Amino acid sequence: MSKEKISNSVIRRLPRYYRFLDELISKDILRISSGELSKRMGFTASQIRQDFNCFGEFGQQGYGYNVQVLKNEIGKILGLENPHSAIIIGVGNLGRAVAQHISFDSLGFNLIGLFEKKEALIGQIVKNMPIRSIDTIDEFCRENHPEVAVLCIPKEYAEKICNQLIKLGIKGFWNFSHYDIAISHENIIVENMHFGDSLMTLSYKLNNK
Amino acid sequence: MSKEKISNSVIRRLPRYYRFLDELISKDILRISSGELSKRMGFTASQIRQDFNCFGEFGQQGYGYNVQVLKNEIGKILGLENPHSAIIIGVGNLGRAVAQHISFDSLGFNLIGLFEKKEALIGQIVKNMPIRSIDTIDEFCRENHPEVAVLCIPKEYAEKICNQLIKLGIKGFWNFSHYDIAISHENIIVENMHFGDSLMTLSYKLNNK
DNA sequence: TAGATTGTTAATCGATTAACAATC
DNA sequence: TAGATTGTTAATCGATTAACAATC
Repeated sequence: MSKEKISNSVIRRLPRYYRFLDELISKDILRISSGELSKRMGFTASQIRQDFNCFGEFGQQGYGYNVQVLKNEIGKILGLENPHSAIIIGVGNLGRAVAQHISFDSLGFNLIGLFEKKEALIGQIVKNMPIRSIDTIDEFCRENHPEVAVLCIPKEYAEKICNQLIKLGIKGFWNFSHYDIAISHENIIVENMHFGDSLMTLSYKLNNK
Repeated sequence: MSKEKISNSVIRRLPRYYRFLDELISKDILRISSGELSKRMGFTASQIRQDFNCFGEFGQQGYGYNVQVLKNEIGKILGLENPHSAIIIGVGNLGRAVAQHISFDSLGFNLIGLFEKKEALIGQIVKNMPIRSIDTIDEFCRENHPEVAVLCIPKEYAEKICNQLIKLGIKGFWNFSHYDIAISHENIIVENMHFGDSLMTLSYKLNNK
């Protein structure tokens, strides 16, 4: 968008920079060089400079980078200050933990609804919001136009709900289910959180140090 | 290990193959070609064959791959059948959801303990196990030698606990905290589940379709 | 056998690293 | 000014894709 197509590898590093710069700020560090960042973050200085220069010139020769400025710039690149509205589908253990544990606000999102199938949970208050019946999702979407759905439901329900949500105008998914959305829907944006994949990877690494 | 050093990109794809093959089995599909896998999974056929051939020759010319055999082989590569013992540190919303939601057994792990600081939670039963006081961790580790710790605690506690656990013989971390373990400890294996990073990435993608 | 599909080598593409002139 | 460090180009490295002979 900004200039050329930004590679996926770069994009994946942006949140780490952002997080790290935030830490530096809390330690009252005002400036940092790519060399110092390299030492502390484990990327090469070259790579760090390349990454930043995809988006503009944020540094100053002989000085380095102003931490606050750099953090703000990366925040802007990530789009954190124009938040997207999100709803959670499935408020079991996982959905509830996500709702309560994640600070959507500071990560570029605005959590506006919780939906659940199980009767017993409907009406409960989580994060100052009532858990709504999944049966009311059509109406809710038509009124509130959420952009993103956080999928915290088992795989067997995921496909159907996905299709329904896409018809209702959902543009992106934060996918905790084991259903692979991306393959069936080209234009929809999906970010997967596959716990199982991560755990299997850990298993592999433990066996092959 | 097997032959050469396997690249990280390959390793990351292994769980997806494993998961997908498992689905095929549940659909009673007995054989599949790399071409067909390609269509369904979105990798190229070439890449799929390259990936498998890092570990051996699992296919048969003119036939393709036997789904069950292939799944078993990948399971073996991932090390799923010699499970590693794991403990969860922090049984708040997130730790509890992980304990209840993840089937450690089928992913190469054996969950043997839950630890928590907050008095009120200690003694509660989750997944047929009592939540133990974090103060008893030394004793527990000396007796049971867990290999892996699942870190479900806030960043501010993570560093201290990490160092303690490493001294107690923990070899790997499944890290849900925002503390970056890898940098400070060279020989320890870390698999990160950074929710925030993932969500920021989603934000970026939504803004830059 | 003929057709299909693998295993594997070679070609291409992209990402990372190195180097250095520009400049604060 | 001298030293430091960026921005950027060129070199290297690695991963993906294409091609095809081997073979079931």
